[in-house]
Amino acid sequence: MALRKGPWTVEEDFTLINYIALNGEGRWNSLARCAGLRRTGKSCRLRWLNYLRPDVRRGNITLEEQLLILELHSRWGNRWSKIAQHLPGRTDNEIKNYWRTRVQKHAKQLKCDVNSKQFKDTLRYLWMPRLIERIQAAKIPSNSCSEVAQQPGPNTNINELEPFQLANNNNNNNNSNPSTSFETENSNVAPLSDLSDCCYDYPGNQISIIKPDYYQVNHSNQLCYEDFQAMDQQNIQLWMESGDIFENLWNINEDMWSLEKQD
DNA sequence: AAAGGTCTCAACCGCGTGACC
DNA sequence: TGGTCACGCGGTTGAGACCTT
Repeated sequence: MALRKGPWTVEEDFTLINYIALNGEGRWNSLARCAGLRRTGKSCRLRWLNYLRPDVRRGNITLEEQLLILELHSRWGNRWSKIAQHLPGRTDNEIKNYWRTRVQKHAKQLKCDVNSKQFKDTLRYLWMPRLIERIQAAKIPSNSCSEVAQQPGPNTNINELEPFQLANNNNNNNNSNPSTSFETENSNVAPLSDLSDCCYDYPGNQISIIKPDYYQVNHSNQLCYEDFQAMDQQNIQLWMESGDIFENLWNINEDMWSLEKQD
């Protein structure tokens, strides 16, 4: 009997779910045989872990998750499964895809290598503080979200830009119409960093940078999240204590631009 | 409306590791 | 000790959705 490849059908999914519900997971090769699936054990395992498992969290990666991914990747590099262990319900595949499609894309747009110090600095000093700022903003009641989003900065629409866009924006300072010069986020990219989405994801202002709901219920991740929390609060403290956050972002942006010009 | 380009993400592949015989 | 098997990980691919012209 020839093995099947390619996308799974609803019937195959149903068979796999039922079989695992009755017999549990593991021993994937024999599971595939016994369940009557014309798939390799490997394929069954992947389908189950990345898609069918009931605790798989689907949908947009939240701001907190983005921040955590950036932080953990800076520590561990491409250790996707290790990183995934600290994001409940997210799979290594999903995180890997996020990194490749979003983060590496931004590196490409900034014309620097994703492993270069320049790009790592951009992440640490532009992107991550920017995410923290947005997470903080999202903590404000949803009816004042729009006010926060429109808070004036050095650039009138600075709060609508991704960090990499700030760099690009500055890149185009000589452009007679800067407001239209920088690249915009591709609209088919999930609006992960959109402020309004934060409000949507955490209705009633329940969002918390310290302990989002799904971290509170997952005790196995407590240690990790405490690490993150410590990092996070330090960062927030640093940025909040040292003056206007927009001013800081702007200054760093200029530094990054100088670095880029030196290269 | 259609053609071509770009992006996303599910799935595959190859390899390393550990358990067992 | 070497062979085999199962499993898990990270890298890569390709179909289809989406966007642009």
